[in-house]
Amino acid sequence: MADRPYHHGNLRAALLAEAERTLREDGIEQLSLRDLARQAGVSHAAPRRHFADRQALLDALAAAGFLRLSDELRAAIEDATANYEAQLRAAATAYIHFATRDAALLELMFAAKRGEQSAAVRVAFGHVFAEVDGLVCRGQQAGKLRPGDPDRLRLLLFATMQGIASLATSGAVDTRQIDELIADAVALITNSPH
Amino acid sequence: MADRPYHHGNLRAALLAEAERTLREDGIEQLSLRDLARQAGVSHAAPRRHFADRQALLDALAAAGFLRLSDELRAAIEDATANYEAQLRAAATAYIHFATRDAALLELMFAAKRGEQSAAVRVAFGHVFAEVDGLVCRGQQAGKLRPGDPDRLRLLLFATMQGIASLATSGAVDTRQIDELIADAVALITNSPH
DNA sequence: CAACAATGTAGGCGCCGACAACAATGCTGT
DNA sequence: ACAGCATTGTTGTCGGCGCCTACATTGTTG
Repeated sequence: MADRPYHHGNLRAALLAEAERTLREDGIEQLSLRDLARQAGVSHAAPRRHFADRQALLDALAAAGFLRLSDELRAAIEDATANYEAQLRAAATAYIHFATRDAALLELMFAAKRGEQSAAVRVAFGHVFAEVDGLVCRGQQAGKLRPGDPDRLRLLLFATMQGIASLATSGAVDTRQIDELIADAVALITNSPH
Repeated sequence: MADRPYHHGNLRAALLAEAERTLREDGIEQLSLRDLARQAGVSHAAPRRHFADRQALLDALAAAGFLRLSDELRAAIEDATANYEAQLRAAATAYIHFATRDAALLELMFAAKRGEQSAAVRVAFGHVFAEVDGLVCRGQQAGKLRPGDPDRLRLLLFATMQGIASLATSGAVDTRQIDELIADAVALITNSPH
């Protein structure tokens, strides 16, 4: 048997990584602190040193998820250089890709944002917010989006992305329809009445 | 002590009603079969005669939720007689109202639709689908919605409503902003000047 | 190097979902 | 009327979980 040292050395990160995998593969209902402890080879109470309770672990997962989502959004936007509409489509595609790959995590992220959110979740969400906000503001400045209150436009864009993600996740639509949906939504938002 | 009869008489309905209340007031994590049994004044194993497992109860809640949602949508559409855009706004408002009042239930409903959905859930969802489908088709026939594949338009409408609901639920926006969002979304979809 | 902080272990409590064995009640055919 | 059966309760049990306390080991710092 592997003669483990008394101290794991990186238990917190190991728990988070394993939790994210379990969340993706088996869903949130299969996620238990005791099981994570077993898989990390520590006792059932060890996780408590790093997460006050189960919700604290979920909050940490949500915060990490928002950070990763903002990274993927930024990368997608930077890679799409053709034109503004392509950027918008790339961002939406990246969002939906995240949502379909980590459906349970996304659900958790928005659940964590509901009420009494931890500071880490709030900060991490701010990064995602900034990406979408920048996208909308650049679109308005370039004249690709209709002018008006950027707050309202940003909310509308956010809602549309989130809605498409929800439909994709619920299995109501297949992959091809998702791409159509994204294209339709982007066309609708950019083709404003002149 | 209340000398209860051996048979409750309407346990299944009582459990569902109490479950819906608990879901609304305390969230899904507080929902336990044993607690429902206690509140109904029966033994901890009695619910098992009506729901094979916890998931079966959740499925039944989801099915009932879809039925109620379709009723509320139909009522809202029927009451809005001014014009088509008013109908659309009324339907969206009814949807968001349902979502904010029963956030946990709506989440549950879409979770239940994910994978291996029970027959009851599928049928109940069909009623909601029919309402939205009728709304879109009538809009196209009246020339209020742009022509094209009604499937795609319906999906777009559904996604937008679901997205707004998600934002409303997550507490990211307040009530006034929600109304603005609905108005913006409806205006965008009907392509009407504002 | 002694005190202390950080991190892990062992055990226990109450709750939960699921299951099995048994009991009371309602229903149906004769 | 009533015997037999299906329905719907009850009690008891099992393993798992989150959370808590007391204790053990290790790293750090004055």
